[in-house]
Amino acid sequence: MPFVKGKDNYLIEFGKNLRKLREQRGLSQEYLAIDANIPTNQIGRIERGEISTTISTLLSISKALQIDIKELFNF
Amino acid sequence: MPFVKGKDNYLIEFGKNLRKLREQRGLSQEYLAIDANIPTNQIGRIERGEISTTISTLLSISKALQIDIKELFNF
DNA sequence: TTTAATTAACACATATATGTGTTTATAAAA
DNA sequence: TTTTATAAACACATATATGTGTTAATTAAA
Repeated sequence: MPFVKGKDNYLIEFGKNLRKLREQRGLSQEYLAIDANIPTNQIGRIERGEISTTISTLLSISKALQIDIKELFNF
Repeated sequence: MPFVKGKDNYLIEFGKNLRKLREQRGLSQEYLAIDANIPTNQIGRIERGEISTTISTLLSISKALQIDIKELFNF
């Protein structure tokens, strides 16, 4: 089953949740990206549901947000 | 920070947890793989912590195990 | 021990995520 | 309006995950 950009609803919802968590903390994509030590536009791609990111990236983001990685899937 | 095979403790622990969940259900890697519609050796690579798999793969696996994706991070 | 089932460990091509950079769009503030 | 901050939308090279296949090692069963 080929990956079709922008068609995976789960990734869309996941991205919305990440955005919500980030905005709740008043952080810009850039700030979070720096904190998580990943590129800024990577945060955008994830939040828009464009990519299916990896466990390692999720771990970096959750650490920067100071939450358990499970919270990223709590939606 | 480059990915170094077999060095990421989180991935090792994640893999152990997946293996535990799979074995608790009496499923072989092959059976789970077929159910999740992914290659058999992919399950092995994840369980050994060799790769940092993606959200999409995690979702397929959790559906096959009939658990919430959060459970995969419950360790 | 012998067989069967399961898992590990390879190789290799392909798809996708990552990383870096630039440009455009949007929105808020001055 | 003009500036500033933020996010989106590109392009492109590189790294890594995925998918397919084969063979070796391990484990369980007969």
